[in-house]
Amino acid sequence: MIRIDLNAPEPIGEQIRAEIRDAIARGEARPGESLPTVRQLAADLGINLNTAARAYRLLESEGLVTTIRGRGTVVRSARETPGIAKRSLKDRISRTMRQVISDARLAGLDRSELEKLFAREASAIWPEE
Amino acid sequence: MIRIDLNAPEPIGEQIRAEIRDAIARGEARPGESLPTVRQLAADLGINLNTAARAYRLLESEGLVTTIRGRGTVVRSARETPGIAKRSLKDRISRTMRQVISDARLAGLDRSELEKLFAREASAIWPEE
DNA sequence: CGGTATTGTATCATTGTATGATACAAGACG
DNA sequence: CGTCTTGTATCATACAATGATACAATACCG
Repeated sequence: MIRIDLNAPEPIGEQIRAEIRDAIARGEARPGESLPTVRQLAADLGINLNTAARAYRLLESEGLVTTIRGRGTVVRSARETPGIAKRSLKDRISRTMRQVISDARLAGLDRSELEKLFAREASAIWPEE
Repeated sequence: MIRIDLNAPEPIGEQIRAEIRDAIARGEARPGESLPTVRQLAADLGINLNTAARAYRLLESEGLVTTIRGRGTVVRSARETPGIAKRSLKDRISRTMRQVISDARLAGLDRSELEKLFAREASAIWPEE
């Protein structure tokens, strides 16, 4: 379910966290569903079990999953996830969005190409609309 | 012209690179224009001159600026910048865009809010359209 | 219950990256 | 030339990410 790139500059722990966040946002990992055990995930990806465990702990600190020793890690329901300070988050998202757009422009994409790309990815997250 | 956050988790060298990339993409830093010297920039930001120099070297390796010892660092014209492998770049942009959108969804933004945000930032990059 | 397997956790060592301090080299300019 | 300005190279240090190993809590089955 999760794929990472051991050679990417981003730390693999962060990659795992981002992948699972994404899966939850898309509804691919639904509330109540169990994630792989830290050993299972580590074996799948060929990494150390601690790295998997740390990624799960990050997600737990975000309120996205619940971890209990002996049982495993489970996706929390959206209702349970506490509201986060929306203001600063929106700023952060704006900044990242601006960087992506700058990158795209410098890479030679034109505006309509990027708009298509955005629409495609947005529809994957909000399929109902 | 450039502002960074010394406490942010992103390395300050990367922040500088991203800020200047962004400024170039927006046309705020125009071809032929000189960037601050490494010592000037380092003093402005309160960092080591090597960190500024490394950021400039990254930008040079991307083809965005030209650096000559004794003269300084200058923004290259768009024509001069060599074409980069578009395929993998587009993939990378897609991935980042997907992550931003997932983040936004989890932060509680709805689709129309995000679309407005995207349109605003895109217009800052392509003001003519 | 009691034992064992399964699951996450804590601790320590190792490696790589980012940053900084300092000395050097190349071009500009009088 | 001399010297000032500019970027570069080298080395040291701090920190973050990853991994190896041992530990602790829970589940499960007899």
